[in-house]
Amino acid sequence: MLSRSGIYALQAALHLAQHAGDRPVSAARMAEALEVPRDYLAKVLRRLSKDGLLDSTRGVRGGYRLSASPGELTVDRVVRAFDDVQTPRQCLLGGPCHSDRPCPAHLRRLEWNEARSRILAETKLTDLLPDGTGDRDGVDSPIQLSTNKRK
Amino acid sequence: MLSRSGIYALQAALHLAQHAGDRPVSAARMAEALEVPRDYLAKVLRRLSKDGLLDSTRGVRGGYRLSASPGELTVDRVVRAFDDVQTPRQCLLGGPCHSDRPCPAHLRRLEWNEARSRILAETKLTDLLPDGTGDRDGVDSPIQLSTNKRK
DNA sequence: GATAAATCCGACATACATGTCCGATTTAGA
DNA sequence: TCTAAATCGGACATGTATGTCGGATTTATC
Repeated sequence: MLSRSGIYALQAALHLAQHAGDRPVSAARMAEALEVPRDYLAKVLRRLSKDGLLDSTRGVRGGYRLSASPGELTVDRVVRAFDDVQTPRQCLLGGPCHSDRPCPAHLRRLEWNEARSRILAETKLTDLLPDGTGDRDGVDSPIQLSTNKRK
Repeated sequence: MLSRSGIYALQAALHLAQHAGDRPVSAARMAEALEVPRDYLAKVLRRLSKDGLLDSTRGVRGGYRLSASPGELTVDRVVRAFDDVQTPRQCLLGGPCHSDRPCPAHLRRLEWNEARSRILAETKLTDLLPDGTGDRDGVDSPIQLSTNKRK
């Protein structure tokens, strides 16, 4: 599962992907569009910026941009600052099984963990954009994503 | 992922499976064997008991027993009091997608969620027991599971 | 009947994720 | 040069999972 921060990060990244050509998008505008808590999103964006996923511009008309094109960015890359994406070397039982002699729980856990890791690593942002909103300008049809209530 | 409580529940259930014929096992003994926090494990066991997974006996020589045979119990059944096992109708983005017109994120999320649900639902306790410790008496070789440090 | 072993129950403590707030700094534009 | 829009950073509040503690109750055994 993704943490809430991870989901915000992904939503923000997708939003920015849809405004790739435009001027930077501010945290306030993005929070408005995504209907998520403004100050918390701002914090998430700062972290994504530090992590190198976003480029930030300060001052008037500032905001955030993706540091790479949506086609180059995977979900895993977007959420990694918040959600550990590495396949943990743990079995269902919580202990670190030795991979040389894995217990049955270990194998089963891996099976589902692989599925998760693979999906996060292989899915690109462009795969999650509706229609052809990938890179064009002026496209302003935000995806209907979340149900977080407005405060 | 399983919560810590879910992992404790699973470890406890497996421990009880290995002592199915014996007299009930107390929370204190189990915590000792599993090397997990005693009072917290006690809380988990009470909840499992209320949930119907365990039968409890109060008083001297009391403790807990599995309410069914290990072969009849699935991981999903064991942890369901703590970890929601139902496939959430949510996509990667956090919102409840309508299943009649799922977004791409929805489909990918389901893919990995299915893997998780299927494994939890299909894996029986007996599948996780080492060797033939399933139901026999006097077998006292607890599996080496966890790394929680002793307090 | 007294004692000790055990479940039961709730109150409290701690850790971490989430969310809010405010002040400092940067910067475009009037 | 002033103002407003914006990032930045830290302090604080809240909620939930985890962990700890103390007492009440049940019950086998002496």
